[in-house]
Amino acid sequence: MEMGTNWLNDVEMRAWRSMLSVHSQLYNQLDEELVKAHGITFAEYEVLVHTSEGPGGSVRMASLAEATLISRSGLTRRVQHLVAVGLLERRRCKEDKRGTFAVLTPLGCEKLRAAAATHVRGVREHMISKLSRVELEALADALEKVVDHNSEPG
Amino acid sequence: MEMGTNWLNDVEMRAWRSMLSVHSQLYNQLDEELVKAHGITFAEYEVLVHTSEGPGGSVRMASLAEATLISRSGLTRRVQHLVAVGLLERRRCKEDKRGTFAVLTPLGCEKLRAAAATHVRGVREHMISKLSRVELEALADALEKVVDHNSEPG
DNA sequence: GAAATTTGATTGCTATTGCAACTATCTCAT
DNA sequence: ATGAGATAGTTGCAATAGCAATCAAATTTC
Repeated sequence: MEMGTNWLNDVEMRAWRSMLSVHSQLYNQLDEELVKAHGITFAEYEVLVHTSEGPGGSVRMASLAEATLISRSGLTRRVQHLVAVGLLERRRCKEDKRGTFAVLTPLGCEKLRAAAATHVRGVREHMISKLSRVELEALADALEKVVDHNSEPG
Repeated sequence: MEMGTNWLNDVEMRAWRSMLSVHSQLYNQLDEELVKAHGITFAEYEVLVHTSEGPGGSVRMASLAEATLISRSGLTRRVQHLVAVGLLERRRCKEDKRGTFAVLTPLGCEKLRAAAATHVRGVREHMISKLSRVELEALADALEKVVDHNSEPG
């Protein structure tokens, strides 16, 4: 259908639409692989990863929400579930009694270790391996530039 | 926390994580702009776009689901909503009586035209404008390569 | 050409998400 | 100190998503 609209040009369109496609493909694929192999979703895996990156395998909820790119309420419930299945613990913060830490349990640590192998293999297989070193660096640089610009205030 | 795990190396990590970040940032930003300016979500906008690209502004449901990267059941309900607000119509397919077309209404056409301006401006502002011509082409090429590899059967 | 299989699409159900509202605690200006 | 406002986190609620089951129509098989 002809719209006479101000569409994106070819390069712009290819960049934007392929971003949506890559994200969708990889997210679904990696999620499926994790669920099949380890019984956790990609979303849950992300929580474990970012928790493990904090000191002592613990992170404040707000920080974790930001790292995992979801809302605070969404994170509350994801953590609730991970606590229920024994992969995380919650710990009150002593310096700020409003605060809560998510803490990796030994079981969570085990699970993360195992899942990371699957995840890393998936990322390499479905994305990294399709690109040359140069292409990968160009991709990382371009994407990071966009992230940085949009992260700054204003 | 030290995990001794087979993590991604620096470039791999930067490429992969920044992809997640860019997608999240842009999706949320563009969605918010469309909702504010035109009262439709980005997901709904995508349906209108891909519908308009079919002959006579009409597309079969299955094809539309694939283009908009969601499940068929998800699409059924999105289209239901867009029909309810008058932006789409449903039309039975005569050659295959199982089939259904989503068809853009005149109102939907208007809405798309208006929303496209907002959307295109957003994509340019939040992504395209942060990159040089060369960077943008490298980004598009790399992402498309990944998409193509993962789209092929096998 | 009837039966079996496949395909197109929708529906029931459940899970996940975010927004807005809420509680609790902290900070700061006066 | 105290009261106003900011911040951390959780909860109610409604919207949206996908899977599995279902129904209808087309296609294949024998």
